[in-house]
Amino acid sequence: MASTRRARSDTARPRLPDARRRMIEGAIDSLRVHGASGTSVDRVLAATGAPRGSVYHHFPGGRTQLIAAAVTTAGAVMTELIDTLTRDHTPVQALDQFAAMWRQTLRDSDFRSGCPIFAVAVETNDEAPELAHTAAEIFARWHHALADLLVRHDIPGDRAARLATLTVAAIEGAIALSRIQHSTQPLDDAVDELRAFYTTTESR
Amino acid sequence: MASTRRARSDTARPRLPDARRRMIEGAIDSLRVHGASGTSVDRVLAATGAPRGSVYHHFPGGRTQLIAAAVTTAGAVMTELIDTLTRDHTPVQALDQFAAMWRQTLRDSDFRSGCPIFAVAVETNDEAPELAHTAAEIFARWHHALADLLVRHDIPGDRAARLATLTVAAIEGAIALSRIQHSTQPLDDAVDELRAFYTTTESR
DNA sequence: GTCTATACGAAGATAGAC
DNA sequence: GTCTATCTTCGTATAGAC
Repeated sequence: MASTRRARSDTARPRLPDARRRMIEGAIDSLRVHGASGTSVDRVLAATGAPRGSVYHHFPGGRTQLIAAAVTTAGAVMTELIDTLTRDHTPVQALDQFAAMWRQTLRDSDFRSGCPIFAVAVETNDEAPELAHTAAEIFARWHHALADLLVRHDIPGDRAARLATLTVAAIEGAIALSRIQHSTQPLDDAVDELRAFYTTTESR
Repeated sequence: MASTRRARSDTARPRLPDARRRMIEGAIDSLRVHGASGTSVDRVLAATGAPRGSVYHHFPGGRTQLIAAAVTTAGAVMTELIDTLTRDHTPVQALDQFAAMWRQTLRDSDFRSGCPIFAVAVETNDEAPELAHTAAEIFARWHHALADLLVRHDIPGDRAARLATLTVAAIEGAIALSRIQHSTQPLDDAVDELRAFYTTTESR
């Protein structure tokens, strides 16, 4: 497991700095499973097989910078997905597809993996306050995309904002509940109720 | 702040083993702020002023046992509160009072403290799987108390169960969002929407 | 049973060989 | 620019003095 055979092409691959990318991926995985405090560079190293010094070559800021890069990268991926879902679907469709993706992630990881962004949101990190800031921006972006979609489907702006907050909070919370129960039931139930909210179109 | 004056009575207080209690309190605080992985015995020691060896005297299982005790204790306190709220109030009243308590906790801690039980729910801990189990039981208890209350207020059983899940998930999620935003707004908004759900009595 | 000193290991970071 | 060896710090745990 330590030495992944490298299928090099005959044209002497330039050996892209995908080492950096792999370390970020490893860090994201670790964030999902073990949280921010639980993400050590040792763990990332063990998962990626990268040598010790590489971290500080690619991330002069060390562990903190690696985690920051992981959060930013994971956030960008997630944001793109959410932008796509909220652009091309109805609120209910977007909700269902997002939930389906999470069910998949939970099951594929045997309920070990959660949301890497949320992982930093539940820990106060005095040494790296910028992490919380980055996470906050990502959640704000999600919230905005969702609230926008709801408004486009005739839900009044103020209620759309609250409903978007409820949705993000509920999904993140339900993912955590699903993890400790080793079942997608909490996520399923939470989403079922949210769907009912969405279809109750009347504002109050 | 370090040395709390001890008002000893003239009869030479037996120096109750509240050292244990204080260490548990310190561990709970640390769980709230820094999460499970971020809770080291060093941190608890620094916060409580207790000497190093005391931990292993009161908790032979070391760090893991200390954290387990913290989760159990915090869970018992929370469970009692929730039992009280769900026994003597309507669903909306219980929701509002619970939210009010959390607003207080968030503000009092300058948005640093979250839920100590939830903190272990968002981290997969391979070394101490029993922690997740304990947390799961506590959440199950909360869920049950809330679902029960909803049923007593004429919400059909299956929907009550789903709504209870949504509520727990949303509140926990909203607490985390409030923390990184340094504002109770996410909690306020999520609870406002939940309240609307609660008052929409018609089942579907 | 309360506390200090310390052994042992894990983790973050750096120097420098290749 | 890739990797190894090593320094330092921090954290867990224990021994044993008081």
